Amino acid sequence: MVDHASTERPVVQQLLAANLRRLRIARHLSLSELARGTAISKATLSSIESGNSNPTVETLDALAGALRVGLAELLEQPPLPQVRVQRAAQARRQARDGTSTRPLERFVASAAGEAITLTELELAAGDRREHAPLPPGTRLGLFVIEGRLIAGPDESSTELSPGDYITFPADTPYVLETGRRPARVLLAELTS
Amino acid sequence: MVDHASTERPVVQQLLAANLRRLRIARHLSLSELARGTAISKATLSSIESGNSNPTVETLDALAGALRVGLAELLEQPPLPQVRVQRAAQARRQARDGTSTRPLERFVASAAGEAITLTELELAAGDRREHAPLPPGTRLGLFVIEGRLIAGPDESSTELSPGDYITFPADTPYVLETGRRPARVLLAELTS
DNA sequence: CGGGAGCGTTCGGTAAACTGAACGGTACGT
DNA sequence: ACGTACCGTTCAGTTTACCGAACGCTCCCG
Repeated sequence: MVDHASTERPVVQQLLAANLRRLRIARHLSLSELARGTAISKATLSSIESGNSNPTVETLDALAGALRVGLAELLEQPPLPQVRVQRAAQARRQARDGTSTRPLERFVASAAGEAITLTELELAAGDRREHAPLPPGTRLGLFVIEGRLIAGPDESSTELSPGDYITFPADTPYVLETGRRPARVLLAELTS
Repeated sequence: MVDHASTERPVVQQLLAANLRRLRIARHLSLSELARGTAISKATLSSIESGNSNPTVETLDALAGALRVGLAELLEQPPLPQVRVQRAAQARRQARDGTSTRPLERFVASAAGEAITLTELELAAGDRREHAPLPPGTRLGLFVIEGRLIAGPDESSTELSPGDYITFPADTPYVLETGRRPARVLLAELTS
């Protein structure tokens, strides 16, 4: 037997539960606040988020409205964040005048309030940090200079070695974790 | 007062009702057949289609599964069918060797079972025909040679004069209607 | 002209979605 | 330490979504 407690809830409810929690957290809303904003009781919301309820269209619609998303965002599998890894071994280096340059990412900063921020981070050994989501549209780029490191969106985090570069959307929770040794990384924050 | 019978049903339910009916009809399913295929009672389906019910996610999911669509197709406003009209007055004609050619539509018939069929139709005067949906992906093109004519998807039908050309998706119900005089049209059926 | 088969709608009864209130747990200011 | 304020969960009661069965209807075949 797998579980004796509940009677095996359908997939769509699990999906809804995960989506709801994710969207709510991303908006810094407590379950109680959301309840107030939607005229849905805390009890119902709690039940839905735990995957133990089978809400009606009306409830779903109220939720989608309060979270400012379409109904599809609540009910369908969110597309996996596009993660692209460029390994150090496969890097194209350009040596010139005694210096070696390596192109990583180019962002065209056109009309609107787009911005690029570069920061060098020194991370202590054995450190794991869950980071809160950044504003929608924000991406992060990480270049590992020294040490090892696990980084990426919560479910898609990847182990990185010196020279590796990873970029991922940072408007969902993400993690930065070091191993036995400290790490130095170059961090690029790309605000759209 | 607006209506004394029922207590003003929410928009999303009306939308669902319309979508469900449209999708069911397009698949040539009776309400009873759909009930059999989904393990949902006729009563419930009837209630939903009339906009008087507030179904649960589980019910919606079963429906979407049986109709082979995503949940979004059930719950969200369907995009208006893309209708493009090229008026006779604005037509680009190519005269050559005494004959005038006018490019209307070019379909690349590549790999799969794509096909193009051209038919000349003679329509009697004062004739209105509701046509059943053709297989999914099928489009129709109509070139009016002589007479006037109202044609297009049910909600987007347009009045056409000689020389006008219209093309629209024909996997939803569409109409062909003539006025006081008979009409000659060139019909192109584009099966994807 | 029956009558049988299909349709979509209407009607009580039951299971369950939703509610409001109470609960235990954590964080913070006095 | 204690009270306060908030969090998310749990529980009994009410509302209602869903079901099965009956209904009226149209169509078609004997």
